[in-house]
Amino acid sequence: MHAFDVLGDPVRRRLLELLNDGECSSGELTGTVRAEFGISQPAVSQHLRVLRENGFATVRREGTRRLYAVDPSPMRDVDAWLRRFAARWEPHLTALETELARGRRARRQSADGDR
Amino acid sequence: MHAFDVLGDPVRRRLLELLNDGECSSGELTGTVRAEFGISQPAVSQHLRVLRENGFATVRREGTRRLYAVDPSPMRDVDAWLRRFAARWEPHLTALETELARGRRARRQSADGDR
DNA sequence: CCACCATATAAACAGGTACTTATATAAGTC
DNA sequence: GACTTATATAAGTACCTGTTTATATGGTGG
Repeated sequence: MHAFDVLGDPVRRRLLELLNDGECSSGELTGTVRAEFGISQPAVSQHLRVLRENGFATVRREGTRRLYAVDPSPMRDVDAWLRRFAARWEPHLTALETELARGRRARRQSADGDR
Repeated sequence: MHAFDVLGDPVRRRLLELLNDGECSSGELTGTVRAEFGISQPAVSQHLRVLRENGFATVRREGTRRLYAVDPSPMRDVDAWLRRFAARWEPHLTALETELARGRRARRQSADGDR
């Protein structure tokens, strides 16, 4: 399943929004989403599975609860694809900003090299 | 149909990529995509319809051809949603860059006011 | 006007996906 | 260990979406 398909579902988008506020248990997520969309617990659980299996969320057990958290990697990929088009709606960077971005990139690279 | 659903289809993503290089006729798009995905002309035409009807593409007639172009508005919306999560994968802006962005925003606003 | 190109629409069908209800797993409590 | 709570999985079903073939539209040139 492609990242865009994962994001195509409104329930999954909502789950990600909720998780964006911080780690959350399956039960809390289910409660909120059930109220908003009127779907069953298994339905929510299956959406959580989709998020897990496609790398959008990680899960850890804490007692009997399962705590979900956002994993941003697939969204970064989606963002990367979108950026090909970004010039069409964003004003161009000024020369100074471009230079600052270049410098930051360079610093990041040398930090990587130090590892 | 939600913008993310529109972007969920690989043929439509490819069409947008092609259109991102500039205005293009239905026939040219169909030729390329047919070769890459092995689908029929009507299939491509229906994808173009989806792009049209959801505001991702505009079309104008030129003789017997129809020339398509990207309309970035829905992708801007998608980008806006994604940005809620961007802090998770992007390094923070430096203070100077933040200030530059603020200033640019302010200039844009006053330019809007001048219209 | 007719034939021809480029493109769009119609109708039918196949597969996938998102539900439902029912049930399983697994951790805490008595 | 039995009972409860939290969560996941299974099986079945309905709908939606993307395809195909066939056909319509509409502009161009003889």
